[in-house]
Amino acid sequence: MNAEEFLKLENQLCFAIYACSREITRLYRPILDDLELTYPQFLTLAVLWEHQRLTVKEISQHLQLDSGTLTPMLKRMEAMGVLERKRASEDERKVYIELTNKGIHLKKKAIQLPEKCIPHFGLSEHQYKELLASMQQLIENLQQVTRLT
Amino acid sequence: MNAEEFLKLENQLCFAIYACSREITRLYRPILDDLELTYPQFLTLAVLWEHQRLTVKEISQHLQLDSGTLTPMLKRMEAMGVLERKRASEDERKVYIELTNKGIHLKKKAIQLPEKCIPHFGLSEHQYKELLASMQQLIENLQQVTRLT
DNA sequence: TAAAATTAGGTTGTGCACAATTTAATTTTA
DNA sequence: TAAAATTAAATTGTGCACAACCTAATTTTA
Repeated sequence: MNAEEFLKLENQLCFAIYACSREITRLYRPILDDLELTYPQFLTLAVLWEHQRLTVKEISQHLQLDSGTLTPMLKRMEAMGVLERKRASEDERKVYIELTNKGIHLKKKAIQLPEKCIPHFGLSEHQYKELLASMQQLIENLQQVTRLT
Repeated sequence: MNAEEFLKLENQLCFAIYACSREITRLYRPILDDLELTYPQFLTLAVLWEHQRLTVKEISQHLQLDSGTLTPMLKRMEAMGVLERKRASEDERKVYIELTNKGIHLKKKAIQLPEKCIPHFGLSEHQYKELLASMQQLIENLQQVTRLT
């Protein structure tokens, strides 16, 4: 396949990934609406369900989002009462993010998200894991290029 | 894998796809900057390089973007001089989008995008096609759920 | 240890992405 | 054929996503 062919939409892996990402979000939306969360907010909670307390920087590393995206989103989530932002006393530059009880308990409801949605992917568990591994490998390959300091 | 496991970020195919999409855009950005295009603008041109003249609705179907996204973007692209918006005379509701010479000629430069970037994916042509097919199949499966009128 | 460099988070501005609504044109149907 | 329904595009408003820049705290190093 030559470069000209790669310009066609149907041959662009990048477009398929971009379109797929939005399509999954569309599938998730009714349940996210029920949780009163956006998808990036859900991801933020997912990180915090695993790690309890993280700095903004650490969340930024997990989600690959910068402070320009995170700061306003975390403020909105604080206003919603799902988490708290606490300036670290040992290093005044850092801000710790901690879940409130409301944020912790959202996990129970959030379990519906994978439960109800993943079956619609139409993939066997094996196919799911294969595809997940391929995507993670691709991310790693890309980061080697984009993250060269 | 149970629903609880699926909530972990590392097991979420959706997160991998979302992160990968942004990572590829990051890889493309230096070349897109050179073309003075954003990624969605590049996609719009890619559709028009294949189809010459399309209505907003048709572009919307190719890219799965609604008029709320397309209308302002197409206006910006018109202001940049890469395309023209023409109200159809046979049906005044429709707006045709046509490339200008500038828009047509951008294709030559744009060939660098796949040429320079796809090698960084670190995939063989076979792997590229496999992954592309998997993503397209997944999109189709998802659309059967999200597009039920 | 004072100046320089680095780091963490915040701010500002632009451009999607999408829901909800509006407007005007066209098609359907009673 | 007039009213109702549908369609195409535009508009409004919210929330990311990210570049560029700023501020203050901490670390490095001369």
